[in-house]
Amino acid sequence: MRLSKYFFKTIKEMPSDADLKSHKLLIRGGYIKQVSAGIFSYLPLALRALHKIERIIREEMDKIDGYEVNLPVVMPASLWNETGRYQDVGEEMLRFTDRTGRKMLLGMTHEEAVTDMARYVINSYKQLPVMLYQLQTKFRDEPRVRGGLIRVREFIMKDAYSFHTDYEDLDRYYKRAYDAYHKIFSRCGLNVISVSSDVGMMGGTGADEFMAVAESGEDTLILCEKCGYKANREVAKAKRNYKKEEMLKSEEVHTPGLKSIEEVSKFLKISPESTMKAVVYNIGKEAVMCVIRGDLEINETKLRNYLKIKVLQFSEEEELNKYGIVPGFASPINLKKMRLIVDESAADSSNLLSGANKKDYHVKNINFGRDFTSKEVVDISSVKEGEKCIKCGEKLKITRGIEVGNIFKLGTKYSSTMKARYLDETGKESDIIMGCYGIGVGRLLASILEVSSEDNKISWPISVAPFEIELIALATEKDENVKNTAESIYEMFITNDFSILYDDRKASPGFKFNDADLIGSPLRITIGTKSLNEGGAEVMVNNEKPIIIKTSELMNFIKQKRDELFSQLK
RNA sequence: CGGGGCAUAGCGCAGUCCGGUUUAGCGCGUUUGGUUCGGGACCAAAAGGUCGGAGGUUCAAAUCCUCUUGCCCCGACCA
Repeated sequence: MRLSKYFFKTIKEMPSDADLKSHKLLIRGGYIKQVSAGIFSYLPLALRALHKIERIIREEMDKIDGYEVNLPVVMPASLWNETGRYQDVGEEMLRFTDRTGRKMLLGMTHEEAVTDMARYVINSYKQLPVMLYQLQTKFRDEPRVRGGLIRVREFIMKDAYSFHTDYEDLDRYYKRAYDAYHKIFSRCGLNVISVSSDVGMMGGTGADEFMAVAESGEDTLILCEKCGYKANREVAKAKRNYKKEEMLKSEEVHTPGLKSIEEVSKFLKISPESTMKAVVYNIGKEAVMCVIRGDLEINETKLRNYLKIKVLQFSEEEELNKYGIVPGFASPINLKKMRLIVDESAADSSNLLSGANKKDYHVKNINFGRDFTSKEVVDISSVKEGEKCIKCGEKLKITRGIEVGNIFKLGTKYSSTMKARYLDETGKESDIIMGCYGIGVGRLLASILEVSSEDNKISWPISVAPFEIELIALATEKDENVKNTAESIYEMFITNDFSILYDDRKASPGFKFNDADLIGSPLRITIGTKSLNEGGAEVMVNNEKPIIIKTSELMNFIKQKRDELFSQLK
């Protein structure tokens, strides 16, 4: 491709509404154009990179016996009513009516559609297991888009769904998919770590997320460097030693105006670990009190999952009054008529300081079982930096990550409601067991930049680069020899099936180099009077120090370098 | 949905508080001609705006008032 004819545009200035590195680079390099909040057009440069990623994904999906299909973007509400999700999913699903008044929706995920396809085809155990996948646009009316391609409303996703006769088979296949995922990301030049995750609204029995480690990530990851324990903060656990001692007599203390754990523990000269706090949430019709050791935070994802609800809000003062709770001094002691959930940390520690449920008073030496009790003792705490690994006791590290893929064991959530069944050897009918596997393609593209590019320079992995080679000819107007050499090199690589971009524009060297930095090809060949005088073409591989290669040896050299670059991505 | 910010030429911005010397300006980019040519070159000329939209106040509005739309950031939320 000749750059003089190519459809693209680079921008020198920083785009004002881009914050993340990947967003700035994608705009400045002329990869994407925003059309609306979270909705982008892709220019040729971006589309080439996306196609390369998609190709890698297809190859790996095919290797684990997947069949590519295409499921509709627009679906009737009736299909989603079969699983109840037309009701269950909130406003992130865009709904509308067609001309006949029929309720329709834009697909945000495709369990219903694929299950509908599966039940149409599958009758027998002989047809199982099978996996179907697609690469397709999804729309989610995200309440908050951010970061360019990192969190958008319209996006390309690879989603795959597997179908099995039993859970053992699902587990086996899940492992294959897991390995395939790691393969895909490493072929794309992106280091990911997989972490156990929350199953969320998908339901099911297990889930892993694939995370690109980056400061700009939206998820918090808990890692143990010693034993390899990895989990999303949403599900992570820590090993804790709880204060166990003989129960002491409880006793009220005057704590005027001291509401926070910090203030109270400072005032009474005790550690926050010796206190507990009570938080009241409104969960729709009722309110629940949650009690946790004072130094810990309630993990709202864990709590929501335990309660099997989606929306969790702090109770308003008015509601607290209704239950006789004094804000700032809330306590589970003498709690009436309110559901009480106790975190393990509060249940297993002795002699904690609690609010007295009385203005300006706390109570010392409160003990679970004696002073308050509940049948609901569960883990609803978040892991803090520096806590110990649940498996090996080593100090845990906290880092941020961008979720680029996830895999779920779905079970029969969709097959049972949609009657997707098969007959086994004995003629017995059973629900098909399902798994599902997603990758956000655009987010993957952006994550690669987020992790490995510099502020003014993109360095694509060769597997993803829009063009493997960029050829730059300098000052061609002045030096015929440069022009002729560059032209013949260009032809040579074209005939050898390289993807090469040739900067044949009439522009100054700096201008061309800076554009090349945004186009980000891993192999850069520069031809100029200077390079010719030194014996040939200047070659730069992955921003390393440039070297001069004789024109006659250029093809072999580049071939070898290309192979090396690819082999690094295995 | 809560909090904060922004909207003026293709892009980045100044001007807005305090209405009138502004015929709405600057930088980048674009077009034409010339000179340059190894890290965003230089000179000259030119094109490009109903100041996000609607209504109002006023002799006079980019500037003041009301409403409205879009976008960004933080939080809530997120298969």
